[in-house]
Amino acid sequence: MQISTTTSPGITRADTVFTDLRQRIVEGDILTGSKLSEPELAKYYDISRSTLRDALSRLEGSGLLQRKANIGYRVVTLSTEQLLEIFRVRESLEGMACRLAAQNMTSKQIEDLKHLLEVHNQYESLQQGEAYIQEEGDLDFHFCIVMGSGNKLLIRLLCEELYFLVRMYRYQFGMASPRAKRAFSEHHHIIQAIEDQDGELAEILMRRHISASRKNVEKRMNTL
Amino acid sequence: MQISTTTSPGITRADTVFTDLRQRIVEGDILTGSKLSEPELAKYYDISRSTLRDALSRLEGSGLLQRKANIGYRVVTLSTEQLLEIFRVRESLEGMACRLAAQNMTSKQIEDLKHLLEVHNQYESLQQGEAYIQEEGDLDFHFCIVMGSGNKLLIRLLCEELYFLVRMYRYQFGMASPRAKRAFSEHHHIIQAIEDQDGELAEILMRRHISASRKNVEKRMNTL
DNA sequence: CAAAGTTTGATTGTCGACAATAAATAAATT
DNA sequence: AATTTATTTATTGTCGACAATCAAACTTTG
Repeated sequence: MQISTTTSPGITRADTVFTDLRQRIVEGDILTGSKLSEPELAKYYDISRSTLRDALSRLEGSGLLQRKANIGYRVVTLSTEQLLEIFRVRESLEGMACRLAAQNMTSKQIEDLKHLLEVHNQYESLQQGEAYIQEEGDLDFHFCIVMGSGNKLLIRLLCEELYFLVRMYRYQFGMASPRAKRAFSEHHHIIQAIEDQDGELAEILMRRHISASRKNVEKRMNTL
Repeated sequence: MQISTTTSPGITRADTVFTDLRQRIVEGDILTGSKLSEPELAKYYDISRSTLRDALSRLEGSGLLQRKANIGYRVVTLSTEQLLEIFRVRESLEGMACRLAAQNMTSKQIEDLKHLLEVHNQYESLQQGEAYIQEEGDLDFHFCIVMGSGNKLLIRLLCEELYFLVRMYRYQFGMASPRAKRAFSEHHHIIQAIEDQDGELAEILMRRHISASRKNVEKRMNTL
């Protein structure tokens, strides 16, 4: 694969490969648990191993790859237990983010969030089966709220690390959940609490929302 | 500076430099906000730029360095607002960790934790002025509890990222706090709750403990 | 035949050099 | 003289090659 040769300002080859690899890993194009061959990948992107390793090390920092000295990089393996760990951490962090969002979000940000929800609702109404878009839209919603919290650390931990892992799990385990309608309703209530600047309620609703998702996952685990 | 030339198994040169640089950054030997010159550092450690960059990219993943394309790495700058952000995130994550610890810690782990607290208490009794050790010991305490939670994600986020940032702040801003005696007492109560397997109380106490530390920081900020 | 040891092959770790970009200095123009 | 433009210098990005380590195939030995 040829990386775009047009010299974009401030965007390095390693940046491009990093983003592309991240997408391929998240979407399951590169399988979980599989080992990455540096010579092979470098040849694929037509770059040197140096710049490839630059991209790989950043993917490790994002939690998508694991590295062992003298052995190499592997895509992180997804255990159900680790997925539940992520949900529990999200419950804690996003509850906090939602409380902060209720205090800090501007009216314009809230309007954008409402608009996002409306678009997702239309999608869901139109094409009933496409839970795919709904699930991706769910993360968009959470993404906006975390951004609205204004807490840079939360933004880094959630938007730049955990959310990619969550998306990875969804692609891996399939994402057709029966929670679409209910999730939409929950999102609506959360926005209302944010608009009312009721941080306490916003936190509770968000925690409950994520907790319900976790239980939904647990239920489906047991049936397997 | 010469890196140890004895070929340790599974430990690469980049590993050694990574650990050493991390310590130098945390302890303020390399100033916050300062730019890192790759040629200079490579010469200092007597290694090539490639292995140095390997170490630097990992430090970026730890949140200690920031990188801009074509410009280079800088040590992260510490604003008081960001420090407070860390405390708020810790309050959330460590509260959760403490609740899990109350459910999961083995009796041996609890004994070790008690022993740790006893040692710290003796240090404090003996040398009154050495708040230095007390503060480092405080993080040891928190470290043990997070490890005892058994949640690998929490361990990664707290023990491998945030705690190094916290230590960095303490070195930077000085760490002589008047909370030594009170903190010891709070630690004692937290252990008791863990031993009683009272997760709910353990979480509340831990959150209160960290919240008090944060307020202590805020108070000292205002006096500056 | 099984298990230990050896050899071969491939992969990662490390290196130094060149190319592309940014920073600093010098020159030129208004 | 101040600002803009050119030129020079230094730093980062990228490359290919060699050394060290690991994995696998083969041989040897009990």
